[in-house]
Amino acid sequence: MNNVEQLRMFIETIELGSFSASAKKLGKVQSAVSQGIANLEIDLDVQLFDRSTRKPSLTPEGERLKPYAEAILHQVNEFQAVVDSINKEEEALVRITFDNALLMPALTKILAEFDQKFPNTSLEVNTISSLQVASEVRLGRADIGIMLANPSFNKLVDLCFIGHLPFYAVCHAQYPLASMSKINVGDLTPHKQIALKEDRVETNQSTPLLSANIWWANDFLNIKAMVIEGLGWSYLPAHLVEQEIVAGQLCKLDLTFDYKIWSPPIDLVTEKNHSRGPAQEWLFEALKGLFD
Amino acid sequence: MNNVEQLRMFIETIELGSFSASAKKLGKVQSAVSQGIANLEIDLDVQLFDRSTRKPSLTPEGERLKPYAEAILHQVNEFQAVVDSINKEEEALVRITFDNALLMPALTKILAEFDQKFPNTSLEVNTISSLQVASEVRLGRADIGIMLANPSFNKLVDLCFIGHLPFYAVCHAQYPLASMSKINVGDLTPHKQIALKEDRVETNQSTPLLSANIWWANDFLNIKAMVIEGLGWSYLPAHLVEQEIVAGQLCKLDLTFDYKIWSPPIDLVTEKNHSRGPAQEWLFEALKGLFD
DNA sequence: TATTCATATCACTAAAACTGATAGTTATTA
DNA sequence: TAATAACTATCAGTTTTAGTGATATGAATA
Repeated sequence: MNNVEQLRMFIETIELGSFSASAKKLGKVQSAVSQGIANLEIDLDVQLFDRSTRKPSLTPEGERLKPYAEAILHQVNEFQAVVDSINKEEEALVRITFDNALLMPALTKILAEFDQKFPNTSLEVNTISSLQVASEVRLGRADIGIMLANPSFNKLVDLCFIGHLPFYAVCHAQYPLASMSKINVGDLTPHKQIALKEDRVETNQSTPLLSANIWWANDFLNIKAMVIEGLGWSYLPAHLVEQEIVAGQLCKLDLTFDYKIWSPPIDLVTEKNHSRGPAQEWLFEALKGLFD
Repeated sequence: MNNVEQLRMFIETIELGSFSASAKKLGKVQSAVSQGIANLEIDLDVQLFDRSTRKPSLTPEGERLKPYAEAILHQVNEFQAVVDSINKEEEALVRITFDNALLMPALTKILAEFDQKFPNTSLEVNTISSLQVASEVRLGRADIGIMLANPSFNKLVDLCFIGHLPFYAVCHAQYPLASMSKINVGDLTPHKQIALKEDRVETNQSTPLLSANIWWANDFLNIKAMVIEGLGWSYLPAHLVEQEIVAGQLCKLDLTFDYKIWSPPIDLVTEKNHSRGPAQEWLFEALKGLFD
C-alpha cells in the first residue's frame, strides 16, 4: 500500500455511499474514483465493494479493512498538522517554570487554552521556588518563568511585571488569633508565625516576618497544612486558602496595620533579548493577563 | 502527504544514514531517493536533511517529523498485514465455546499460540455449561465447541472425540473420608456428595452419584469452594484440584471400586459439514492434541 | 417501459516517478 | 597535498501512473 489518495477514495466512498459523490468531494471526476478503487482492489487483491447494486456496498473484506485505512488517514492528518505547525514556525516545545504558590486556577486555565491553540507544541511545566525561577530561565532550561518579583535579577533576564498576588494572613478557626479583632503587631508577637524558607540572603522575605517565634517551611502547601493543624498563623496566597475560609476551617486575621491586602508583585521572566516563536509569544501574552 | 514511498525513503535514509544505502534497500537507484526526498521537502515546504556534510543529517524539523512518519508506516504495515491475512483467507473472527471445567493450562496455552499464529484474527472465548455447547455451535453462535461427550447430539453437529478429562473424587483434608482407606460404595452413602447440576433429563450425569445425600451446584468452581469448606465430597476435574492436593488442603478418596481414574470423554463440536478457514482449521487441529 | 442516476470502460493527456549518465562535493588515505 | 572513495545533485529521456471526458451499460424508480 503506497497510495494514500486511493485510501481517501475508499473511505469517502464508504461515507458517502457512491463513487460519484466521493469524486466530487475529492475534486475529481467519477471515473477517476472508479478507476482508483479498481486499482486499489487489484493492488491488494481484495474485492472492497460489491457493485451488483446501484450504489457500491462494502464487502466483508472491505468492512474489515476500513478501520485500518482510517487509522492510516488519521496518522497522515497528524503528520500534516505537525508540518503545518512547523511552517507556522511553532515551537516543538515550550518550557514554563513558576513558583508553586502561583499554581492557581487562572494559570491552569491558560495552560488548557494553550493546549487547544497549539496541539502540536509540547508544554513542559515545572514548579520550583521563586528564587530558582530566574536562573532556570537564564541557563536556558526554561523559556518562560513566573516568580515573586525580585529586581536584582534584571541584569540577567528580562522581567515583565504582570500584577500582584494577594496574600491573606490566616490561622485555624480554633487558633487564639481567630477570635481577636483589631490585631496589632504587638498582639502577634507571642504567636507562632510560619514563613516560607526562601534561602536567599541578599533580599528581603516576600512576606513580612512579624512574630517572635517563627517556623519555616519550603512550600506553601506545607505551610497550609501546618496552619490547618493549628501550629500557628501565616501569610498564604489567597487562592490557596479561599475555599477553607469559606468553609470556616481557616480565618483571616483582622490586622489593623494591613490597610490593604498584602500583595507582592509578580514578574514574568524570559531570557534576555531572546526571540520567541508563536506558541511562546501567545503564552507570554496570555500570562500577562493572569491577574486580570 | 500522499506518497508513502517517500516516507519510506525518509525513514530508511535516517536509519541507514545515506541516500544511496536507502536506495539500495528500497530497490531503486540513488537519484530516485535523492529526487524523492527533494520532492517531499518541496511538498511539505520543510527541509528534512542538512546536505552540507558528506552524509545527509536530520534537521530539527526532520527530527520532529520522524516519529509521525514512522507512525504512518506502522499503520501501513498493519493494513498490509490484514490484507495478507485476508488473502490467506484467514477469518476475521473465530468463536470458541467450552465447558468451564475445561479451562485448563493446556487450553490457554493453545489460545496463546493461536494469538501468535493469527494476530489478525480475533478470538471470542465463551465458557458455558457442557449441555449448551452443542446448541451454541448448531445455532451458529460459536465455531468450535468443547464439551463432555454426549452422543445424543451427533445428528445436529459434528463431534470429534479428543480424549478423557480425568476427575478425582476429593474431600477436604479434615473431612471424615480423608482418613479412610479402601472406601466402598456403602461407606460413601452417609456422606454428602456435591454434584454438577446439569439440568438435562434425557442423559446420565457425567459423574456418578454415589451418596444418599446430594447437593447440587452449577459450576465446578462453586463445587470446589464447597468441598474446600468441608461441606462434602465430589468428583472434580483433576486440573482444578491438583494444586490443593499437593498442598495438602484436599485429599483424593481411596475408592475401592474406581480401579481406574474416572475420566469422561471430551468431544470437539463443529457445525455439521461446515468449511473451515485456516485459523479455525489450525485451532481445531491444536485442540485435538489437548490431552496429549 | 421510460427515465434517472450511477458505474465501467476506453482512448487520450498530463503528471509523476524512475533511470542512467555525469558533474561536483566531502572525507579519507597514501 | 594529491589521489581516491563514497556521496549527492542534476538532467534529459523513458516508463509508469493518475486523471479527463466521452460513451456505453446497468440498476432502481415511477
